[in-house]
Amino acid sequence: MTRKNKVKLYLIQNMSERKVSFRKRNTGLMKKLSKLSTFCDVDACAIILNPFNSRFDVWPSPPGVQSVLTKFGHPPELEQTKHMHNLETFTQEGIQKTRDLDFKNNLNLLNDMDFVLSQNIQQPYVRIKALKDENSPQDTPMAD
Amino acid sequence: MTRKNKVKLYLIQNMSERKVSFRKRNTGLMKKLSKLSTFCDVDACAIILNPFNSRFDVWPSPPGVQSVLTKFGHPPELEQTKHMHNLETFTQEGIQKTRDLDFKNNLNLLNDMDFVLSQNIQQPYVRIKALKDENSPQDTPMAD
DNA sequence: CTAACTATACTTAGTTG
DNA sequence: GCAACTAAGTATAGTTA
Repeated sequence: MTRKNKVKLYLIQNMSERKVSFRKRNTGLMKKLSKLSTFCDVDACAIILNPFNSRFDVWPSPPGVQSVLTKFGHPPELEQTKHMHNLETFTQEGIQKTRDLDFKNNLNLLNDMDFVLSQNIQQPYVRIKALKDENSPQDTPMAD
Repeated sequence: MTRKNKVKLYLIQNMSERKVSFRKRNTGLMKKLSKLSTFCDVDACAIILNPFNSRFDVWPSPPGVQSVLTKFGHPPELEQTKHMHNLETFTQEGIQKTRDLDFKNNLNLLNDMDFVLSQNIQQPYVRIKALKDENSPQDTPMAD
């Protein structure tokens, strides 16, 4: 029982296993972040794109992420730059991996958003809008 | 030798100890992210504000962070809200449950904020060096 | 599929140089 | 102060229900 040998540092081939592993590791990561933050008084955030449901898992919370990102970006009293790409551009260029298909479908729901495709564009003005925090939704099943 | 009892979930009072703990935990966190990413093909990023040198430690790299942030989304043209919410306000036990907001929610939650990500932010990033492998090179073990 | 379990691998607090 | 060490504590692969 339990693990037989060290796991090699490769992508877990089996999808179901990978999914389970993701859930466990993702949870573990959040805990680690939590502790780091508490023990050492650290401001931090993490954004994880769940490949199984194409959603973002964030730590500590959306407003918390936003707070760190603000500090990270040190921004803008700057003029808004308009070299944002539109959705179509994004969805076309953004396809790199199979799972992006799901992601793209999600994006398609968001009609009035602009995105910058960072992979191809080094010009990185990124703007983020924020909203009020609600009570966080309960964990949703990761199932596809 | 070694630890006497469980560490309480509090801020480490002693500054030197805290610093050491930060270094260790920060390193550990980066490794966890790395593994999560590799094992499960996950797109992710983390931004850690090092309280001891006021720099940002990022994973996987500044462009990598930028890439994820871009996907994370940012509705254009909104004024930045000057006062972000205090991290502590949101950092409670509900943290874990904050995960799994859907993409749309994430975008909406980021409605008030602007930030700029530019290349000159890249200087203060600390690269976490890979840890030594004690096993055979073929294995690329970094096992878990 | 999810949850619980548990042996093992990994992480890290405390120690030492 | 940092790096190496080591055992206590934690995370998780594989198993079971």
